[in-house]
Amino acid sequence: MKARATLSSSSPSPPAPAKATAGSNAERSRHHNRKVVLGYISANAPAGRAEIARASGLSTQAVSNIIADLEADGFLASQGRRKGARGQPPVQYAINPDGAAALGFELRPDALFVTLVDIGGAVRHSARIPLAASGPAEAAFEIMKAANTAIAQSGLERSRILGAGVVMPGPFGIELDRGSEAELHGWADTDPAVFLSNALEMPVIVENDATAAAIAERVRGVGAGLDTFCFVYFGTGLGLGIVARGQVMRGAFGNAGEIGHIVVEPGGRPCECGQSGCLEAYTSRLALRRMLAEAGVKADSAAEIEALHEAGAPALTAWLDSAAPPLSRAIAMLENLLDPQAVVLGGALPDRVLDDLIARLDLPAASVSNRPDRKRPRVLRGVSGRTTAALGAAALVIHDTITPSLEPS
Amino acid sequence: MKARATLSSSSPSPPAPAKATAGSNAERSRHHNRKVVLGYISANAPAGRAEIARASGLSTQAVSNIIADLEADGFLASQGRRKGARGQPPVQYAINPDGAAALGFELRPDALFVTLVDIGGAVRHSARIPLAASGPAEAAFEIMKAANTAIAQSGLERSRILGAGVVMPGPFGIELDRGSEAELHGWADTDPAVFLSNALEMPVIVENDATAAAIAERVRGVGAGLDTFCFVYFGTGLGLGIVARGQVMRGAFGNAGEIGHIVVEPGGRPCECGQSGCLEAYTSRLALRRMLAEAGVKADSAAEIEALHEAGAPALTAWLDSAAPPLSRAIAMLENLLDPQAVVLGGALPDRVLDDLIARLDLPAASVSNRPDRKRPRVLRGVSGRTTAALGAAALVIHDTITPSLEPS
DNA sequence: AAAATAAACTCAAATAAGTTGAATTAATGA
DNA sequence: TCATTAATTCAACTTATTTGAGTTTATTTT
Repeated sequence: MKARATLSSSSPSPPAPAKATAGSNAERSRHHNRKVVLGYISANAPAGRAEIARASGLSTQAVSNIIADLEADGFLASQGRRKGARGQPPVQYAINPDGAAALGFELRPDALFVTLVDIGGAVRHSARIPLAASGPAEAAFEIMKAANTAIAQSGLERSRILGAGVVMPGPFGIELDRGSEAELHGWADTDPAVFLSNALEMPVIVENDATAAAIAERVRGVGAGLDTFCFVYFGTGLGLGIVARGQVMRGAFGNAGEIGHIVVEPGGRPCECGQSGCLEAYTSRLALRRMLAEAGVKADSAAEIEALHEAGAPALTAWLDSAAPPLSRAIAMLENLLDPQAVVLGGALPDRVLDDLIARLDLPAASVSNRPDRKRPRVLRGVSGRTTAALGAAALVIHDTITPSLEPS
Repeated sequence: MKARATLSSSSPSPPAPAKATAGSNAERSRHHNRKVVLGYISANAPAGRAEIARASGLSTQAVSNIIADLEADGFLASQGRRKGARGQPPVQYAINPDGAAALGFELRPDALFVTLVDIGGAVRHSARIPLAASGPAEAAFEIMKAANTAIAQSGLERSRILGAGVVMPGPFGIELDRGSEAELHGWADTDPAVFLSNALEMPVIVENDATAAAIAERVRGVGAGLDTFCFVYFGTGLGLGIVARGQVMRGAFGNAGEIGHIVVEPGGRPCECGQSGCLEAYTSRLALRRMLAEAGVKADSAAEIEALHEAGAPALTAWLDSAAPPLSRAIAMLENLLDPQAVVLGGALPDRVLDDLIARLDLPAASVSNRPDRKRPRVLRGVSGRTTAALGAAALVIHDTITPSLEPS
């Protein structure tokens, strides 16, 4: 669901143009190699030219040229020479956080979240803007205003903004009528990426919350060292972001990751989607809210939930107990199907509640994921908190400029 | 789990070499572009130079050079000019089936299956060789003998063999002790890809049965037009091959696709793996065999099962009825998680039994996969039959030479 | 029937990257 | 101090694609 909005009007020839994978040439190789170098330094800073050359298979000369380029563009900063070993000490380079940044937006019916994240992964600006209306015109107006504020406050030049990521409620391209209460109205006939790209005059990537959250963790969180992992996102419902070999998995129609409506308890609790025993009916904020309401407790905001947890409220504990087993099954399933390095939990639940939920998980010992050489836990908690989605939106843009695609060409 | 066996002995430097994505240069661009052109023609034959240039973004001149190359190498054959339109009629090209081929092996404890598939997707040779022993030495000997026979019978020159794919029981790198009855002994300390590559003196790819089957369908079956799909493979247990954007998904440790042991019926039938309600306990040949045995029927071979099905044996019908609901849930889950274009069923069950099983599936209407614009059924039956795995092994090699990786570089 | 148009294709020179191999620089260790 | 090791740079080279002009072959229009 990404779009580098360019309004190319290809001739409408009838015999379906049948796109192929793009061919490569010197210029595209250049882009790729710059990403390779940036990505390596991002993951292994500080690093010297020779080291990068060895890791990438490029000649030291090529790396040298690329680094000179990237340094001139402000993406890299020299860190001096590392001494101690034999031979000429390598000049070490690291990402220059002031070199570039990206905007991230989370658009909801009632509010707009804005973030500005630099290529070092640091959050330079973050704000919440209440919205009266969330149609394309109003949203675009607020987004443009928020972008200007964010850029001004960050002290960065506008030319240093790589682009914007936008998270908005999906799924797109298909009507599911799953009683979605968080829908955006007025966007039916608008391609958000193209529309917002024209408004902001910069590249725009539109993505769902769970995937954005996953990338947020990868760029600046527990996912830093992870190449292949899943992010289970507690939003209104439950979402899943899948990253495999550093690439986002979107599925054939951009709707991959609908983990909320997989059946974990056949014949179990009825779900709004018409099925019974959906994971979302047990393990989601909706389910939590329902259980609290049944117990006569009213709590919706994260702060209220955190307070309940602090106080050891029985209704919350009961929810944790009922949410953990279905989630355990779902995670075991993810491990079996996707063989990830880890599964990350995060989103709009307080960290401590998530930690508590993770502690209650019971994952099968006989699993492809229970490797003897594991270094990190099978399940991790995300560290970006409630702004994960907006952060992730920005992170997506950064990820895009830093992460090369799989193979060379 | 693929390995272009090259015995490079990198210096064992302590500070972990930290591999990066490979950089690109002119030569790698060349490889990539040849794959792009081959892949396009393979999917859209016959095609002309200009058409390929438009689809790939390459200049017509570049395409022209590449096609000249590929034709000289024997990979392409001209199909004459297509008339009827305005302008100079384009010279059409198609894959030349005699240009190259790949060997495929399925190694089991008791037998070795061999196939030779050409780049057109046609099976040129196929055989089953009983094995007395399946250790590395014995297997390598039989594989080399079988390779020679296959190549000789195909009438192709040895230089036209691109490589070999090998399917052997996994999972690798981890001991699961799931009561696997189909294990291979003596391979614990051997890297099969390197070992067999040295023996055969050609590149060798080792893969699991389900993934191989998926690629078989993609290269020469119902998966022809599919880029993102899943293959549920009935082997001894139950396997899953995942293809996303034309790339095989192997997971972080090469063990993705363990669909047999996801829990579809919590608290249900006990499984050898220690869990209860695993999909494999219901929907697999093991489960079928068990149900037949309980009914006093003994049938193991595909022919026997087909006969039972033909006769409408109650025990078989009972199995179908018990296998379909768990499988439906599993497929719905795959659809929700991976949003594939289709899910393909295949492997070591007779086609008619698979068709019958598919007919009994009950998939939720409210699904991201139930798109209004669907052209093909959500679930398809594979067409490669019982030799799928060995075919797929060969297909993997062909897929590798024909399918470029995602983005240019 | 001739001219105009359209499209595919080829030729030759230009270009833009990465590669190669020799030379240079700057540290450690004997 | 001198040999060794390793990073880096310089300048010439290589490779594959692009560019732009020109050619071929068909259809459509006049």
